[in-house]
This record gives sequence, C-alpha cells and structure tokens, in this order.
Amino acid sequence: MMVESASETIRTTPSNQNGVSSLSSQSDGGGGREGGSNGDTNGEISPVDLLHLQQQQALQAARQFLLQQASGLNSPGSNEVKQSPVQVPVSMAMMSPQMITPQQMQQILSPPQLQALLQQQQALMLQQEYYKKQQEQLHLQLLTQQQQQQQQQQQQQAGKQAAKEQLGSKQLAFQQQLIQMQQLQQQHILNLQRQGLVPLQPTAAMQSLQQAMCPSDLQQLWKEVSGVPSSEEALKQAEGLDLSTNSSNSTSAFPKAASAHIPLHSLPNGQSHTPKRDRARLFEWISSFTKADSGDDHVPLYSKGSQPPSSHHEEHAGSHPLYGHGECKWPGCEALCEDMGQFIKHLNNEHALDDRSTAQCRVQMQVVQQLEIQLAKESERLQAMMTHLHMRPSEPKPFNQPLNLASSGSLLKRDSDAYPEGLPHPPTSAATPITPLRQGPSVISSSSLHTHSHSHSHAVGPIRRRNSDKYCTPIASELAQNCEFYKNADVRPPFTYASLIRHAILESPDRQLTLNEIYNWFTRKFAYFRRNTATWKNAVRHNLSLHKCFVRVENVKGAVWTVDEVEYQKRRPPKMTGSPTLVKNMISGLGFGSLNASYQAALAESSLSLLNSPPLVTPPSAASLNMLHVGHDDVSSTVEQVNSNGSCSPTLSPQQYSHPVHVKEEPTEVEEDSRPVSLLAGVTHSLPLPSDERDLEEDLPTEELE
DNA sequence: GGGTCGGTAAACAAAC
DNA sequence: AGTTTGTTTACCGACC
Repeated sequence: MMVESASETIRTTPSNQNGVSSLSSQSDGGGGREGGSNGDTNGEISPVDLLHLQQQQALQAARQFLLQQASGLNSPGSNEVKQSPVQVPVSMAMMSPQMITPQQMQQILSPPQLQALLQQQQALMLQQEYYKKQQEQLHLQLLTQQQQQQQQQQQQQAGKQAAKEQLGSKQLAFQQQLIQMQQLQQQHILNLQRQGLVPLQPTAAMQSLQQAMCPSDLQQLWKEVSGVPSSEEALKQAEGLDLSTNSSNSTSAFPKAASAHIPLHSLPNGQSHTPKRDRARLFEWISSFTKADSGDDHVPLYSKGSQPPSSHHEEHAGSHPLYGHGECKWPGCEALCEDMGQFIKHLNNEHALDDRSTAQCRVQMQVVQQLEIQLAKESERLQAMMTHLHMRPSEPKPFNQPLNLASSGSLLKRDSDAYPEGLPHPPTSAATPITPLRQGPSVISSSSLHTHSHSHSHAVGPIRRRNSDKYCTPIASELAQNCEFYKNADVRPPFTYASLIRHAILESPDRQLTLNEIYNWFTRKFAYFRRNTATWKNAVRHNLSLHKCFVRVENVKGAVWTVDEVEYQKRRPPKMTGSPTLVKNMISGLGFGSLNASYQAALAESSLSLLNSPPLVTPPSAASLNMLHVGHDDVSSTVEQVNSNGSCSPTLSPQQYSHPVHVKEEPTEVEEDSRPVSLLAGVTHSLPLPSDERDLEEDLPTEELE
C-alpha cells in the first residue's frame, strides 16, 4: 500500500477524461504533479474528497462494527431475535480493528455494506448529537425546576402542600424520564451499531420508516407527535416540567426515530399546525384505522417478550401486548412495572388518550404500514425468487444462462448506453453521500460473499483480488448492482484490469473498443478511475498488450481492441476436464462448500439490510440473489448474453467463436455460466469444498456442450 | 522458497 | 514537437 499511495501522490495525471493522457508527463518532472490539478489534492474539497471522507467514516464505523462482532457483542436487553453475531465472514470478524485499513475495508466490505455502514454511522452520529441535546435539555429543565421548587418552597412554605406534592411527583416523573432517556439512548445506540446485524428491531423499524418517508413527512409527523404542546402540556411547560416536548425537535417519547435524519433539518418549530384541536377526531381517526388494518397485532414489534397478541389494549389477565419483561412497551416508554396491575395503572396514567398518545399511535401506525408494505414487497420477491430457483434444478447444465440475466443483464447493458461515448461524465452525484440510497441493498456483493478466506489480505489498494477475480466476482452482476456506487464512490472496484477491460469491450455494441473508449469506459463507470489517470491508463495498456486475450484489430479508423474469449479462458488453466461427477462436485462445492457459512451470513445480512434499507432504495432482492448464482467471474454471462440482443446462443462453446479478430459476431461464451447450477446444487447437497474452484468455472462450459 | 498472477513504474518506439 | 498508442521489462506483493 505504501507503494501505491506514494506513487499516487508522486505522479498521477491531471489529464482527464479526454484521453489527455499523461504518460508523457511521467518523463518530464515538471509536467507531472497532476495529482494536484486533478482537483482532489487541491485546496478545495472536491466531491471525490467528500466521498473519501465519508468512506473513511464508514470505515471507522465498520471497524467498530467488526469489533463488536468479534467480541460477540449482543444487545443486552434485547429482543427475541437472537441473531447470530456472525454476519460477516469470521475471518473478518477476527481481525482486530486496528489492523484493518480503510482499503482493506473497502475490499472486504462490499459496496452495499459500505453504504450501509456509512449510513449507519451518519445516523449514529446524528443520534448521539440528538441524545446529547436531549439530555442537556432535560438536565436544564431539571435544574430550573428544582430552582422553582425551592423558590416555591421558600415562598409558600407550608402553604400549599398539595401543590408541592404535585410538583414533587412531577419532578420524580421527570427524573424517571431522564433515566429512561439515558437507557433509551444507550440501547438505541447499541441497536444502531448493531443494525447491520440485527434487523427487525424497533429501531430498525423506525429507521426504515424514516427512510421510507421523506424528511418533510417525518418532520411533520414528529412535529405532530412532539413539537406541538398540548394545552395541558403548555401548562406543564409553564412549570418547567414539560416532559413531552422539547424545545426544538422531537419528543422524548420517540427519541429513536426522531434522531437520525431529522436533526439535519432541525425542525425549528416553524409551523405547528395541527394543534391538538379535537382529539376526539384524532381518536376517531385512529380507531378507524386500527379497525381497518389491524386484524393483526402489530404491537409485537415492540414487545420484546413474546406476548400473545391480545385484542386491543384490553388488559388481559396475565399478558398485555404493551407489557413485557416488566416493562411498558409503549413506544419509547419502557417504564418499569412490577406487575400487571401496576402496568395498567401506568398505562392509564401515562398513556391516556391525549395528543401525545394519539400522535404516537399514529406514528406507530405509520411504522406498521411501512413495514407491511415492505413485507408485502419482500414476500413477493421471495416468492419470485423461490419459484425461480425451484426451476433451476431442471436445467443442471445449461451453461450460460445465468439465471437472472434478465434483470441484471439488461440493467447493465442499458447502463452503458446511457452515456455518450467519450463524455467527460462529471462526477454525477459525487457530491452527495455516496448516493447510498439508490443502489441500496445489493448487499451481498459477490465479492463479499465469496471472499471468505484470504480476501482480507488484499490490504493493498490494488485490485489484486485474485480469488474474486477468478471465480468469485461476477463483474456483470456486481457492476449492474453497484454501478451507481462505483460511479460515484471513489472505491476501487474489486476486479482486475483484465476483467474490466474485457467487460468494457464485451459490453460495447460491437465488442470492440479503441483504447480511448476503454479509458472512457473506465472513467465513466468508476469514480476511482477518474484520478491517477497515468497509473491506471498505463495499466490498461499494459494489460492490453500483455494478455493474449486482448486482440488488437486494425480498423478503418484505426485500431480497436477485442477480446479473444478462448484466450481469456485459457488464462486460467482448466484443471479438470470434465467428469460430470467431478464437475458436479466442484460446482456444489464451489457454491457452498466453502461459501456455506459466508453465504448464509451474507444472506442474513442481505435480508437484514433489506429491512434496514430504505424503500427508496431499489429493493435488494433479486439482484442479490442474482449474484449468487451468477457468481462467476467477470462480465461473462450477463453481458454477453444479454448484450448480444439475445442473439447469442447459450450453447455456444468458446471454441465456436474463436475468431479473434473480427469479433463482433456472436460471442460467446458460455463459460462460466454453470454457476447457476452451483447455487442449487450447493443448496441441496452441500459437498465438501473442491480443491480449486475456479476450474469449474471454466471447464464446465466446455464440457457441457457436448 | 519458488512459481504465478496482478499491479505499478518506466523506458522506448511507432503512429498520430 | 508533442501526444497517444502500444510493447516490453522490471519489480513488488499476494497468493498458492
């Protein structure tokens, strides 16, 4: 890594897109320096820098995250959901955080993971701030209240006993609130930090809600919930005892939800519309709602204990949906109640029908609604996935048909078209936080998934992921899913230059590109390649020349580069030619023998992120699955097949299209596609891992054709 | 420890 | 003349 960073600072080129390459600059000491001219190293902060920064933060979070995992940290008082702490490959978890460099992190974690971490961290920071404020406010209030009390006591000493008592009790309540607040905070922070691993928690739910709603919605919602002091509350406030409202934002009742993003816009109590007016109407509204959609109790979300759902708030003999583990499960409450009786009392006292309660109820309904929507979506997706997969076994060796070509493939293809050739592509949304929202959940990036063992050793910035490149990374799918990410985040893509180049070429309409077009493709697709142009361009050229699989073809207009698939395949020597059984074993092994654990972890993770990820985000789903089976290297299947307008016959063997030079024809490849099978095979019979996984990839195809 | 592979640096030449 | 493109060599680190 030293080498890399050093070299980066030293050379790099200013040149940018338009191929103004910089090779020349290398020789002349003067011209160099472009690093600066690139904008990233210069005084002002470029979008890229911002991204960098954010990535750093995310990485920090990731470290923390891993540390927690390693230490088996699990939320203490937590919920039923006993998530296994291992959601990340063990190897990663074992690493001591200090040993993980940002670059390692980048490579260890898939882009989606990074995104998630980033988001988490941001949310965490915001929350912490929020809590801090809350606490400060509470303390302040406590103090002032004490003063008031003292004054009152002095003034009207014996006088108003009653009033005093009232005050006292309120103060008590207040203190209790403070304590609760702290508890909440701690717990919530824990939750947040652990969210990547433990989904389906109140926090997660709230967060997803937040994310599902636009900030303004949330603001309004929270204003309604908290910002608007009711007439009674106003009174309390006069006494300095207000518990439910806080100066600026949100309420103490729902610190969790309020925190994360809202603070950004810190709702300055601008318009407190919807005053508590007629709570009667509110109540009506609510009850109509509950009738409408609550045949089922959603409450369980908040009841850590497994209380059998009892009909609406009816206090049942021994159980109540809002009561569990000696705590009140009213959102944000968690007051301790020794027994049911006490709880009922508490319920009636603290959560009576008032504005706050109704508002909270509304929020809860929103939460439920969101979750239901989400659930419906996910269910549907699951259904589709399952049906899709179940069909798989029937075609055990259909080479190439990576299951989901349709989805990822098409995506990918179009994507390329979207950009005019040679366009300088301004760092699109680089200025924004990595644009986590869109890409979302692709979660289990193949790389992360497959990178099990030695993956973390790619400490070095360089792509250098042999394994992934070889048999783990389906560039096509990975790119398809994370194309936005790579486009905007200054993260090095986990692919080798060769595979990237190949991808670029195959992705092109004619399956041939000029050098400059290749450059453009790189810069277009990867923010990372918008810097240090001299370096990577040199690498590209180097690769083009070095690898036989890249064939230079003289064209009318000059020279273009094409891919000789056969050669490309040769690069990795096929070890086992195919005994079907062997192959089969390999496949299964490939799919799951080695991946089993990580695969499952990834799966869990994916579902997790699903839950956590904002709906806005493209639903994770299919995509992630896609990667799983398309898990072969590079571009391959997706690109080829889809790209060729469906014209490509899946059954073609590499040999068949071996004309190096005029490529453009029907390409190809069948290669790796056997992977899909692997998924199934792996699932059904998880065999011991094969010795060398990559072989499969390449060999299969050939043999399959027979 | 040696081989392979991928990334990087750099020298050089030919073409533009 | 300067730049781009292409080739080649060398070195390093990671992985096997």
